[in-house]
Amino acid sequence: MAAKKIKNMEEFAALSGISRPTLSKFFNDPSSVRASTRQRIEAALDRYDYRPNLYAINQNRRLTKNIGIVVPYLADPFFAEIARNIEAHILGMGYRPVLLGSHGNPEQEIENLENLRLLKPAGVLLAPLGRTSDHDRIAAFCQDVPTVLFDASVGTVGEAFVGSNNEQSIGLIVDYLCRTGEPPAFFEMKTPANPNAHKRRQAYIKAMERLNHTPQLIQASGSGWEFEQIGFREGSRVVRDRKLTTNTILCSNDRLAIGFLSAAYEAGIRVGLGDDCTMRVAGHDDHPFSRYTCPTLTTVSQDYEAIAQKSAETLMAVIDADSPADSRHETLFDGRLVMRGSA
Amino acid sequence: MAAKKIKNMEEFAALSGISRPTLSKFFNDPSSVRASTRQRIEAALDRYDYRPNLYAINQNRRLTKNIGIVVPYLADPFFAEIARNIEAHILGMGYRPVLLGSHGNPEQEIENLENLRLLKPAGVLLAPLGRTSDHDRIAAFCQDVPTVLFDASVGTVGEAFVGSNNEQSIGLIVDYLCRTGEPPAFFEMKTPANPNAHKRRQAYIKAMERLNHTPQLIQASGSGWEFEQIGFREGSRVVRDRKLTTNTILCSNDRLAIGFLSAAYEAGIRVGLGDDCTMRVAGHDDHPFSRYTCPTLTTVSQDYEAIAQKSAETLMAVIDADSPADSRHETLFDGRLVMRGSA
DNA sequence: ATTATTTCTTTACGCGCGTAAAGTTTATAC
DNA sequence: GTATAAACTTTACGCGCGTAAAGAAATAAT
Repeated sequence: MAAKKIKNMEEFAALSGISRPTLSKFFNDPSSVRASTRQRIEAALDRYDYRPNLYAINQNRRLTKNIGIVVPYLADPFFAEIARNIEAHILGMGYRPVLLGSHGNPEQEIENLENLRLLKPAGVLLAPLGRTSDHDRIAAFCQDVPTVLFDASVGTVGEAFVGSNNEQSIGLIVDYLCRTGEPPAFFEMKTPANPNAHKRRQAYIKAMERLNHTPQLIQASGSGWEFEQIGFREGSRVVRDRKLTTNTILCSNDRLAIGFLSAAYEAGIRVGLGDDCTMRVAGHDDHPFSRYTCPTLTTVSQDYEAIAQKSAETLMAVIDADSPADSRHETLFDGRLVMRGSA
Repeated sequence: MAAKKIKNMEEFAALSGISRPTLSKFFNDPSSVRASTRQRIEAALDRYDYRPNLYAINQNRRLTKNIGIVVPYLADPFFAEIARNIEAHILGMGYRPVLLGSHGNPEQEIENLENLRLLKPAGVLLAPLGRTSDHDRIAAFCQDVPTVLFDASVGTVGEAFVGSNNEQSIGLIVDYLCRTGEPPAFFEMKTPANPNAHKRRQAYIKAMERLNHTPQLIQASGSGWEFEQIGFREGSRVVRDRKLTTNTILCSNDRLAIGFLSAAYEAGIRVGLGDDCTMRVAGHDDHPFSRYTCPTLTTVSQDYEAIAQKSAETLMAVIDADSPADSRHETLFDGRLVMRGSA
C-alpha cells in the first residue's frame, strides 16, 4: 500500500495495466474475471490502495448491496444482541448492513424506512415497534422493498416473518412452574408496546386452562420502553398489596422481571427456591442481563443466533427470487427452558 | 402526496415550474432561496413526492452531510444510550448520523472507519476501544477526516476529546465511601479494555493516599467486554476467599459491579447499608441498569446528555473551522454522586 | 494447427445531480 | 420612475462509475 493517491478507476486502470471495464467487473464480483487477471489486479491493489467511489457505484444500480436492519430500541440489549448477530450474517453474505434504531418511536421508525429507501437497499430486515407502528406506511414500504419482519409481526405485512413460538415457550414455562410449585400469575403491561405480549398472554391463558388452573393477570399501567421501571413500580405495588393468590409470577419478558425482582428485593421479599424464599419469579427471552439478577432469573431463551441466521437467509431467498413471493412464510423457533435461581 | 412517481430533478423541475439549479439550491439549503419560491417548491413537493437521489447528490460533493458515530460495543446500554443522544443532536444540526458498533473488536473498529471513509463524512465521532485499538490506523484516519473522540482517548489523536473527569469522579466517591464507612478496595480488570480504567485506578490510588489510606487493588483476570461475567467470576472468588481487609468495594465500572453484586447475592452476603449488611459495593457510570440491581447501585453518574451534546458541538466547530485546529481541545465533565442502596 | 470459446480492450453513452456562466426577471432602494 | 441588487432561468459541463457493442487476444477444444 504505497503513498500514491488514486482519483478514480480510470487512473487505477492506467497504473495497473487493466482496462476499466474489466476492473469494474472485478469490483462487482472478483470471481467473474480470469484467475490470472484477478491476481494482477489484487497485486496492483496493494501497491496502490484504491477503492471505488461508493456513490458513483450505486448511482446507476437499481439496487445496491445495502441491507437495512431496523430494530425498535437499540438500547435494549436484546435487540442490540440480535442486531449484532444479523450484521455478521449480512456481512458474510457479501452485503453491507445498515443498522437503525427506532428509539421506541413510530415516527422514527417510518423515518428510518424512508431513509433506507434513499439507500436503494437490496432488502430490509425489520423488527417493528408493533402496536404503535404506522401499519399502512410499513405495508407501503414492504410493497416497494423486499422486507422480512422478525421478532414481531405487523398483520401479515412483509414477505416473511421470523420469530419465536410464544405458545410453545410460554406453555413450556407454565408447565414447569405448575409442576414445581404454585401455578403462576402473569405479569405484563396493560398496553404493551410489543405484539408478542398479546400472544404471550393468550398462550399463558391457554396453558393455564389446559392444566385446569385459573389464569390470573397482573397488568401494569405505563407505556414506552422503560420496562424495568414499569416492572419495578408495579412490582412494588403488587408485593405491598399482598392480594396475590399465588406465590409465583411469570413475567411477559425479562426486563419486566428485572424490575420486579428489584422491587421484591427492596421490599425485603426473598425470591427463589430456597426454604427462606416466599416467592418465585420467571421471565421470558433470556435477556443478556438475566443471568446477573438477584437471584438469577429463570426464563425461556430465545435462540438469538437461530433467529438472526434464519432472518438473514430468508431475506436472501426473497432477494434472489426477486419476484414478490406467492406466499408469506413464517418461521417460529421454539424456546428452551433456562432454569436459574428465581423459580 | 399524489401517486405520480418522479424520476429525477429535471422532471420535478418541469412539473413544478422551477428551474433545476434553483431546486438544487433549495435541497441543499431551503433558506437559500426566496421565501416565495420556497413556498412554491414546498407546495409542489407534497403534490408530487420527490426526493433527490442520495448517491447522485453525494457523488460530486467532496464532503457529505454524513456524520459517523463509532462506539466500541453497541450491546452495552451505556454506549447505546450515549449514541442515541448523539444521534439526536446530529439530526438537529441537519446532518445524517451513521451509527457503527465495533463489537469489541479492533479490526472491526478499523473496518468501520474505512467504511466511513467511503461515505465521505463531514466528520466522525469516535469512542475508541482503547488499549486494543490500532492506534496508528486511527491516527491516520483522523489525519484525513475531522474526528472528535469521546468517552476514551487514544493518545492525543483526533481534533478534540470529550469525556469524563475520572480524577474528580473517583475522588468524589472515594471521599464519600471513606466518610461513611471503611475505605474501599478497588475492583477492576487486570488488563482492562478501556483506557478510562487506567485513569480510574490512578485516581483511586491518589484519592486514597490523600486521605491517608492504603490503596488496595483487586484485579480480575479475563478479557473482552463481558464485564458482568468477569465481575461475577472474580467477585465470587473474592467473597469466598475473605482475604479482604475492608468491607467496601469500589468497582471500576457499573457492569463489573453488577456482576459483583450478583456473586455476593449468590454467596448469601448482604450488600448495602442496613444493619444486616456486611459489605458495601459502589460502581461508576450510572449505567441504565444500575438502578435495578439488588440492592440498587450507588455510583457516580456520567452526564450522558452533556457528553453527547458537547461532542456533537465540538465536532461541528471543527467542521466549520475546516482547517485542522492548532490545538487539541479536551473537555472533561464532572461526575455526580448517585447514592442508592449498595453503599 | 485450426477452430471455437472465453476473456479481455477499446470506444462510447448514460445515470442524476452539482455548479459555473451569462442573460433575464423580480424585488428593493432612492 | 429609474437605478441597483438579488434571485431566478437557460445552457452547458463534469463527477466516477455501470454497461453495452465491437473487435482483439488468450485459452480451450478438436
